[in-house]
Amino acid sequence: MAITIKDIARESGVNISTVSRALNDAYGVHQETRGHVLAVAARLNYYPNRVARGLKTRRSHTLALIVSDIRNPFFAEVTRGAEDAARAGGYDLVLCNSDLDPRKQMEYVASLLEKQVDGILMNSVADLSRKQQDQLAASGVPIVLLNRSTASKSFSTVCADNEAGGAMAAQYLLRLGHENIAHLTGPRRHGNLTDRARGFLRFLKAANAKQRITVLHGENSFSGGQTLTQKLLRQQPEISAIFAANDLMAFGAIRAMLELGRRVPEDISLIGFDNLELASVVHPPLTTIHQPKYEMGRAASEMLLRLARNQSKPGSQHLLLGVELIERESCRKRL
Amino acid sequence: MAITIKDIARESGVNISTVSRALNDAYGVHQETRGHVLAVAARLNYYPNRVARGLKTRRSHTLALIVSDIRNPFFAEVTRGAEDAARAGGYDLVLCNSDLDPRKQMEYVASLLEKQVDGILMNSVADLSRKQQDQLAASGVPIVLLNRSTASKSFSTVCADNEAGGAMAAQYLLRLGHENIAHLTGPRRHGNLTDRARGFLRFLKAANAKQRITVLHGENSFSGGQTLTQKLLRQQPEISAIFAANDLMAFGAIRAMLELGRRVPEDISLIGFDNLELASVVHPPLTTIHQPKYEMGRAASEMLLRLARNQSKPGSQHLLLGVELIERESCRKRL
DNA sequence: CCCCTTATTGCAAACGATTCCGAATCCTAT
DNA sequence: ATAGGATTCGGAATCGTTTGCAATAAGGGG
Repeated sequence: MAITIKDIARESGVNISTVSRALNDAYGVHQETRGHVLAVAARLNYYPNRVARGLKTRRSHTLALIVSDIRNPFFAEVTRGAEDAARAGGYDLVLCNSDLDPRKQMEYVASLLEKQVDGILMNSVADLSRKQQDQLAASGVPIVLLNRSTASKSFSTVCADNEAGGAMAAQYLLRLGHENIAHLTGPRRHGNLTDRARGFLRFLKAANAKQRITVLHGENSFSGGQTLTQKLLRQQPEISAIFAANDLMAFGAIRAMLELGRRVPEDISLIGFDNLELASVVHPPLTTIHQPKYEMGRAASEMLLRLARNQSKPGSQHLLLGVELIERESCRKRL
Repeated sequence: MAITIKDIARESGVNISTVSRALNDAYGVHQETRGHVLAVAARLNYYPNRVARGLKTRRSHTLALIVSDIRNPFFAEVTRGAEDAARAGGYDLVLCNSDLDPRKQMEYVASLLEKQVDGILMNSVADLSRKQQDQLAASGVPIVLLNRSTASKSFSTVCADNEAGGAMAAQYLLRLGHENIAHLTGPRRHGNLTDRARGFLRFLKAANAKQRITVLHGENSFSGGQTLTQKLLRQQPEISAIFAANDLMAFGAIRAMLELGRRVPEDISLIGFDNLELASVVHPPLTTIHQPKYEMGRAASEMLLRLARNQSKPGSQHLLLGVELIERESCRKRL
């Protein structure tokens, strides 16, 4: 049986309320008795029961993070940032893997609400029905959406500036003199990838040059990048630069080009998006747009903490994080 | 203010104890009143407060997992397995990143104990002093060590059969006719890597062939594998096969050989350990020993759940999971 | 028709903390 | 010395559940 403040009270000859005050060093307890209580607590090897405390104070000091799958290195990075920030604020982080399944996601949320979590971080949420969204908003827990740009009225968000990143990629490729450029991207409904494409194409159009631009949609994965590249090079062997909507697709593109005997960057320049850790170890090291993944997690946690502590004005907040071009060896000046 | 059983009791005209029994469908409540209570609960959109429940029942229904860093894909995989199993058993999983720092680790444990977690999963624990170990064991929470073979009396463990895996690698390389073999491994104190080396060398010795064997110790990382390989090929250019103690080191070895103009597998065969997801996308696809990472996480969670529920006989349990040779394209018969 | 068993319910005490409120004590200024 | 304010402390309620025990109602056998 664990030691409680009642034991400390008995042992040190004061009331439990005094013990509580001493332990929390609240106002209204004499220095001397405080010292005595603390000493007794230490001697008895006391540690507080936070669930009892939570019942009374109505704060569990835990946050939750829902990702689709922690095995995705992108989410792992974000998660680490979120955990670090939560921990620094004295909060625990419970991890949930939703597999993008809306039903699973709502089950998680329900379970988390019962556990009285103080806030929920949701990365790559599955599409929720209007009703589910209202239900979430009505539940009262603060929620921040990660990696969602669509500014919602009821939820706060933190997201990387995908559009600016797309523009950066365009600018870079243009600067290298490329004119026959392809963009490999994912399904049309994918918000972030759409933003990247928009920034990319918009910049190209604004530059008003006479490039030929091809956009291919497919799976946003390694094998998706691989198949799209095969298709692309069959249709347009003369392509000179490729912008892949994320690094995984870029890796698939490298593989496809390797198999087709096209060299990167000698024959074709390639630029990715995300800057996964692998991007620097793959061959050739991949030039890419860096997303501040760790920082996104951290910023989201910090925002959620402020919300949970009622330290920020009510209403939803939105944070857009800058991205950055990482120049490595997969791009080259067009001859 | 959330709905409580008190509200339900008032609304349905029965005592809160009856409500509680109805909700938990415990023995001793009439079908009719149970139905009525449930209906009222549903109408009021009631959900139970698990922290109050936990205070009374002394179970929080949460498990914790301490890893050194979730960004390591190996841990991500294990974590996913652990979370799935915990969730299936009705438990939450709180994630902790210890960075292998013993102090941080103990802080986590202390915090988790205060939160009344029902059990702790520790992956790759930092070395703890005797005193810390005793303290942990004395705390009363069930603990299972992941990826630790050293059978401890006070802690349960689940681990892959590293020694058998090492032997498999040896057998495979021997079968391919290699006689000049190197083993790249990590620091000597690393238990799992040592087990792999032992299995490897023991099998080689037992086969009683006249191979030349070189063992090199270094960092167990990408760059560690890279530097060790450079060193190795400078000293012994005639080497024909390499066993890297893990896939990351193998990736480093590939890079080094690429830079030195040695081809894999034409000039040198290479086999890794772990079977990371990347192993199949790297070039050439890496032959390696598969560790059941997801299953390790799952098995550990399940073991911990049994422990937490007092469903298993007291005392520590130990589980050794089998490994498996995954043949891809980085090894070849010696000419 | 009564007694005994069984099913159903209510009462109240926990679980381990926080916190409001009032009582007791102390200090200081008049 | 005394009033009066500030400190310091104890008492007790409370957070939302679970659960042992007593009470009541119902049913059944003799």
